[in-house]
Amino acid sequence: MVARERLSVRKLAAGEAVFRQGDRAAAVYVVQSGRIRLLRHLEDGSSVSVYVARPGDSFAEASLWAESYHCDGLADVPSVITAIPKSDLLGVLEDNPQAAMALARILAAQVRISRSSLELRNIRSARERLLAWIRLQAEGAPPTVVLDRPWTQIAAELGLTHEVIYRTLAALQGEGQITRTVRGIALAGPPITGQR
Amino acid sequence: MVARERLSVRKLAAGEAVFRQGDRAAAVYVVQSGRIRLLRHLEDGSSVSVYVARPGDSFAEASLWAESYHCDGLADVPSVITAIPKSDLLGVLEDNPQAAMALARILAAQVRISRSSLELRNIRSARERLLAWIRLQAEGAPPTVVLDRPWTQIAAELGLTHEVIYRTLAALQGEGQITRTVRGIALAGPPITGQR
DNA sequence: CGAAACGTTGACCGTTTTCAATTACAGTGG
DNA sequence: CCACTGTAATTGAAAACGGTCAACGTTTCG
Repeated sequence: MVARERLSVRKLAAGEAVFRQGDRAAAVYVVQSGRIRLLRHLEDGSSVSVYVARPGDSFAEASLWAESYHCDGLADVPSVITAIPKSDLLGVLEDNPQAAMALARILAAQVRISRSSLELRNIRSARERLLAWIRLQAEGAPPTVVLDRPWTQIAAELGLTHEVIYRTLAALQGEGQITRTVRGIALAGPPITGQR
Repeated sequence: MVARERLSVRKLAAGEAVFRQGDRAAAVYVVQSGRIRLLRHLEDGSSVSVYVARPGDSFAEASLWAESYHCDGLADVPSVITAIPKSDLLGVLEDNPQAAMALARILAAQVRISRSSLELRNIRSARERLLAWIRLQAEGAPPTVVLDRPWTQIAAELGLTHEVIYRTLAALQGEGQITRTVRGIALAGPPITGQR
């Protein structure tokens, strides 16, 4: 592992930059709190948001292999991040095949997660999308989801407005598809019929 | 490296499958020529295009740690690919940190691609979404996109119907935001003014 | 040469977004 | 312990936008 004392913590005000497109790539970051937006600038002056890192997300991993950052990293809101110096991380990876493999594995998992979010987004109907999300999150019998953050946030992740979420939730409950509890929901839908 | 004789080459006709969702994961692939599209199927019969591998790109790396493929691999056009047996590759990665690093690098790139698709999907408006996509793809001055596949396919990747794409394209052109050429588009509009 | 797939455009319909208003809370400082 | 403030949860009504269906010209490719 990278020694604890090599990590540094940075606090950013809303609108402050972690780094700018073109800066020498020096570290990989992890968001502790707040929100960091990666922005790519075009020759004509316009810009596109390329990724939004939320608490727990890492960002600028690609800088490990790049000379300089290829986008801006801006704090949308007041944020706290941890910086892992690039050279330290590279050092560990180079003489520890286990570590490199572990990293590859983590990245592969991220690819899968990210792709499955994409899959969810491809479901047009709000109703089906929400249902699919619940099914993905649900665990146990009966399948239950424990909510650890406000619906309002989940709505955004699903690419829907919170209003639709509430409405849909109400509808699903009305149909008896789900049951809502204090901080969770349980699937009550028709079990998958017999064998074959 | 994996011994040359362990690699096998496969030629695929347009539309042919490299593997199907659920098949036992046996190899990682590299595209020599053509184009391979990874497609994930949903229960309702619809599907999402999850990644497009072009010459030089590898695909199905995640299968290294998975029992079976979680999506279809289809040749869009006649293609030639090399298959690297999973076990051989794992062997190399375990005692060659360089190789493991290289893999991590590739995966990091894929994470970036996937995240950026997700970011695109977060844009509600068809108009803004398409514009953002164009900006992402565009290169040079003036920023230009060269199309290598039908709009109909791009539409699906953007999560829009082709009709909307055509309409929006027409609208954007009418406003002078873009200029359409034979197999490409150029950004011509005034840049979006402010930051944030 | 003919069948598919692609490109394009119009009209209409339905779902989601938007805007708005209200209630329920959780945290905060007096 | 209680107003005070901001976020979350809800629900309604109307507008907007994208989906769907349809029809037709064009290009591609076997």
